[in-house]
Amino acid sequence: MIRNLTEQDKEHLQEALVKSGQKVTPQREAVFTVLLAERDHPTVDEVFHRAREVMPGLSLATVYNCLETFVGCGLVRQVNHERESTRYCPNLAPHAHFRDKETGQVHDIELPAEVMKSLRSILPPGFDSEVIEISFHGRAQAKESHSN
Amino acid sequence: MIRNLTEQDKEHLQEALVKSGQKVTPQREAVFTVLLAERDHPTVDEVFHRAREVMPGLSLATVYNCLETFVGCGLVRQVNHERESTRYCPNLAPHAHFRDKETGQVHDIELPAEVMKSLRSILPPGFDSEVIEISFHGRAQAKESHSN
DNA sequence: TTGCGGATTAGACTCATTCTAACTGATTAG
DNA sequence: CTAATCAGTTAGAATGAGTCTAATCCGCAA
Repeated sequence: MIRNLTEQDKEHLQEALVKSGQKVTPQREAVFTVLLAERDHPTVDEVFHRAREVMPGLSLATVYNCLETFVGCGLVRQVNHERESTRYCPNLAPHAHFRDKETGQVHDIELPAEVMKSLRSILPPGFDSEVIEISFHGRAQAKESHSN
Repeated sequence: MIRNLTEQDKEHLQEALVKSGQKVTPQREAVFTVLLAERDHPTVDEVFHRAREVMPGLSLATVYNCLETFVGCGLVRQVNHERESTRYCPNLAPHAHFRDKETGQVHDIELPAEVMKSLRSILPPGFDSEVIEISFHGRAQAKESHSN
């Protein structure tokens, strides 16, 4: 179920951590592995339980710490929807999120550069945005999860 | 500071409430008045304190109730940013939000129909969205609040 | 070996929000 | 009139995601 990190993923993790002056630890590897294994935008709690299967002693606080670290060094993105628990997403390409009203599932929606551009263009002069978050809320036809 | 509702606003409130089978109460009027008086996207707590100046016995629970009611009948919109307290906004026109990194202030950004359309068009078939939320995060040049 | 510093841990804590149960006050039914 | 009903309000308790704290662990350098 939770396969190990590929060499490539391992390097990716190591590079990002070291670049921001932090260490690769077994806990961080475990959490990162979980994130890549099932790209279903898990909550902290879900990550915690999945990672525990592989590393039983892991604490919740550490999962919070790891995820914060990953966000800090650009390895994953936070996804917030209304006031629900924060979810985490290892997809780094610019994309929007679609939240299914019925199932609560979150899907990534590709965001073409030209749409990004037109969005940026609606900002009045003087407004300088680094982050744009776009989220849709509605119904999605049954669609299998694309765990790539 | 907090002036009374205009006749027009009063009718607006009454119509929306009655249409969804609910009553106009002094508390609801007070909360609505506060929302219209200063359109700075206040948190529940801010609404609470402002409304207390006018109606000292008002309880926090009621403010939560009123705001929920207003959202339910389309009088106001919730604005969430990351996991911060929910803010409320009486601007009903479709618009995005810009959150100033430094001050925490939230500004409305007009959302042209054509941008809305291009956004809707990026949804793959099978995805049907009712709500689109767009929020920018960055720095804004000094700009006075437009309390209209 | 000792000391240092980052990482991890369990558990206490915070705080926005929700829930609960009692109360109020207007309206309706007898 | 009097009681029953019912939406709305209220204070305070409960919830739960997230944060903080203080102790410990562990790899590395002096």
